[in-house]
Amino acid sequence: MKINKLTDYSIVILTNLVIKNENAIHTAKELSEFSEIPLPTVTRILKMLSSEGLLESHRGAQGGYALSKSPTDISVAEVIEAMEGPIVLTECASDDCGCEFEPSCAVGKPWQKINRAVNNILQNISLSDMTVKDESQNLLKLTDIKEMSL
Amino acid sequence: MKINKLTDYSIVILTNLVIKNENAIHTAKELSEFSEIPLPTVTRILKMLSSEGLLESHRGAQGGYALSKSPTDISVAEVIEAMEGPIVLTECASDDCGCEFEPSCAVGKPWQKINRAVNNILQNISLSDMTVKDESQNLLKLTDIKEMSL
DNA sequence: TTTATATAGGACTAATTTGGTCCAAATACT
DNA sequence: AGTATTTGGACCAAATTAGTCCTATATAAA
Repeated sequence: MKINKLTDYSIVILTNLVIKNENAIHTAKELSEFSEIPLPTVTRILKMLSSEGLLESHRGAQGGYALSKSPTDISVAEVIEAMEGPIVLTECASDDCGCEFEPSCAVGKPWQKINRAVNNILQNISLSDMTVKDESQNLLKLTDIKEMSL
Repeated sequence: MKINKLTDYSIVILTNLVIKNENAIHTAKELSEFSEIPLPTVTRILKMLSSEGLLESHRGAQGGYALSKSPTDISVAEVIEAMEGPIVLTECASDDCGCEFEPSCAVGKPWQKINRAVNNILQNISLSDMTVKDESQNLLKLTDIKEMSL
């Protein structure tokens, strides 16, 4: 019930990138120092985010990584999916489970609903939201989740 | 971003127990056969659920396990917590994170909000809800989650 | 009181996932 | 062209998780 450490790191790194300068190109080294996460690990994460299309990479001198779109348009759900695949709490929670027990499975449908609700939450939080340190600001507004019961 | 396999199994086992007879005592062997999960694994899970207070165990002949309370009063969140501890998506998501970077941490507060929202969902689904196979029934009602934005 | 039944607890192994390292390929600047 | 810089991809190590087994303890019935 936890996201991977690498996924956790990836959100910290991206958030720090936004805080520093959301439009600039940043090197792995720079982001490593800013985030206080070991360089090899940062390197690995940036590669994954890049290959998944969340970051644009620029090789060579003066190169580095930049956001591929505005931080307001990148959801936490997208980052998690880039790092570890679809957000499904159980193996059988995807809509096309395909497991041999599916016909007799007692818990399939409810899990699908739970997953949709969790996805809904994570899709409604953007990288920009993650930079907010003020407790009083409500990130999750009721209006954002009114279709959660679907 | 997945629950453990053992946690997944535990919910299947408990749901099957409810379907079969929510008031009766069931042996590990019986639940293993009904759930099609290997006996040693079922045994291990039942021990955990019992030591966490979700099941009452009865030793000896005619013994077995029974729910410690009504399935309408046992939430999926409780089962997950019994199997794998508090539901926090990241290491630093608990209210008393205590990590050395807390003062400068960019993402602490938002994660706390996300966690509360996810907890809210899982606390509002009971074991009884998990037995529902009919897609048309809405498990998550908007009224149940209106305080989710807290 | 003996026997069959069942859980309690712990140790152990195997498998999977996760985390971290290293070297090769590409790019831009001089 | 040469060189410093930076990403790309393959690889290895560590940690976690899953699954099994064995022995001890408790209970009910014969």
